[in-house]
Amino acid sequence: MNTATTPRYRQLKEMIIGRISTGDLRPLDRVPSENELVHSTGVSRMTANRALRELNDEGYVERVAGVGTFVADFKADSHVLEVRNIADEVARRGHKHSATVLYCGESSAGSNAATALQIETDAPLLHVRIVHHESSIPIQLEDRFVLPDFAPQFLQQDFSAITPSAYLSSISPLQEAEHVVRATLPDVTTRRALQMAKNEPCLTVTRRTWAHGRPVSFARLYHPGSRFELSGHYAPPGTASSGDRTSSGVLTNE
Amino acid sequence: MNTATTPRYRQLKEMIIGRISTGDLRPLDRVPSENELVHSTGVSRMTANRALRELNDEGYVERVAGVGTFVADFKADSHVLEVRNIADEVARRGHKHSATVLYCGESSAGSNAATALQIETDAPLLHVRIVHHESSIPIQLEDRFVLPDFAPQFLQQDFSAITPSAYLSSISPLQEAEHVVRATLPDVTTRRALQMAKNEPCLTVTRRTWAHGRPVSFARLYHPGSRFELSGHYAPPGTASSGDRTSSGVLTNE
DNA sequence: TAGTGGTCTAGACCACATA
DNA sequence: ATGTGGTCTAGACCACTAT
Repeated sequence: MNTATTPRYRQLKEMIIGRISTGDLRPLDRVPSENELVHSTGVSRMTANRALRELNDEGYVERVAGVGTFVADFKADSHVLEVRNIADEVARRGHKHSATVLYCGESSAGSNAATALQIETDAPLLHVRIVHHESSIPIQLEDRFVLPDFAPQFLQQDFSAITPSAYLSSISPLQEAEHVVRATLPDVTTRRALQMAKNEPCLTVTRRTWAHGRPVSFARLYHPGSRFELSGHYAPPGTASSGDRTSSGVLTNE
Repeated sequence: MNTATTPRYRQLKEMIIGRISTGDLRPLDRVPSENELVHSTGVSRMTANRALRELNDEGYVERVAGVGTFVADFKADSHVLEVRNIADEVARRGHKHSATVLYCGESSAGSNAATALQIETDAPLLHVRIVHHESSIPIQLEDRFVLPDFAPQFLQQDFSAITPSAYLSSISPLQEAEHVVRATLPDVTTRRALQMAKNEPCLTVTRRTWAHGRPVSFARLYHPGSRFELSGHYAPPGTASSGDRTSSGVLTNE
């Protein structure tokens, strides 16, 4: 009874992912239960169970026995090399995050941004430059470009209260990300913004983020080499050792 | 009929992972089929199927319909932020890898290595220092320590032909890894070994690797900031875009 | 008490590989 | 022809949560 040789549990998964992508189902919304799927689609409960269980394993939904299945909210720390929302990361360490907005306006795409976002050079882009502090110590200069039609309200946000990354996640699920990590020497402007010593290197992360199948944001994140490190931990599922999930974040100190 | 409230499919998975860890099942060896598990353990086929399917999803085994289930060989590019074997990475880019062994002997554990490997300071460790080249250009200085009892034959290897990482993977599955990425200024020795310009920063990766539940190797990998970058790409399962799997590797150039 | 997820069973049909 | 994995069903029992 395959509609198109596509297994039924896959069809169910795609249907639900589709409803999440379009915003029909939003974070924390309730997803149809196994029994509801059984009645509405005619599959057996084991098939509905497999679909929802795999969506859970893949991070799309959260399941709570006795309660129900809900759309996951935090794509945050689940994704690899995905530097967490820096505000959350700082908070997790028990420190206070603050942000200073250096620039917030429109800029025309330079060649790097144009290539990264697959648009023409000189096309208009929303552009912010923000310094993030951890307990008043600068730890990141964020230089971010966003496609205007993806987030028309972007420049109206108060970026001392919500990070650009958090705002972008809130308006649409971000589906894909690409990062490049480099060690560089900062230019004078960057060095001063981060209060770095002369000759101190930067850990630079360049990131592109996709939504609706196209790159929508391009960011350069500069971190003082002496105050910042990126860490990652991998343990195969089922291993019950120290930290048992892949995570990556930002550590300070030293 | 739960032996200990542990679900039966989990017991099956742990049993098979155990046989892989101890070397009873080696890479490319055949794993018991679903029907064999049904007969040998008394579970239903669906339960055996779930155990083997999850082991497949988690990368422990490879399944081929009509043929059988086999222990996976390459933990290589599957693991996140796991910098690939640098020789493979260089080869993948169509370049020639070569390595120069600077040191190969025993050293006593310094405080960093001792802490990382959870042993006493001054305990004996196997120690190598190797410069890796891509088409004769130095791109990595590897400073690696290994527990003697984990790899007694370690120092007898020809590290111009096999990388330490590849050798360690060959003698035991490496189960867990931890990485820290930093931007640093190299000391003079490192700078010269990598033929770096004055004030050129290093992208430094510090890695610990676990096997049999304990850390067995500690490495510092220094890369010239001008010739090296780390990249990562994430796409959720089911997304069919550019590169559809998490991967991370080493890119050179520029 | 009714609904939820978590697990398990004992069958079944299929496409595919090997021999 | 046999064995393999891939999928699916229609039941079942359980622990848990909410009302």
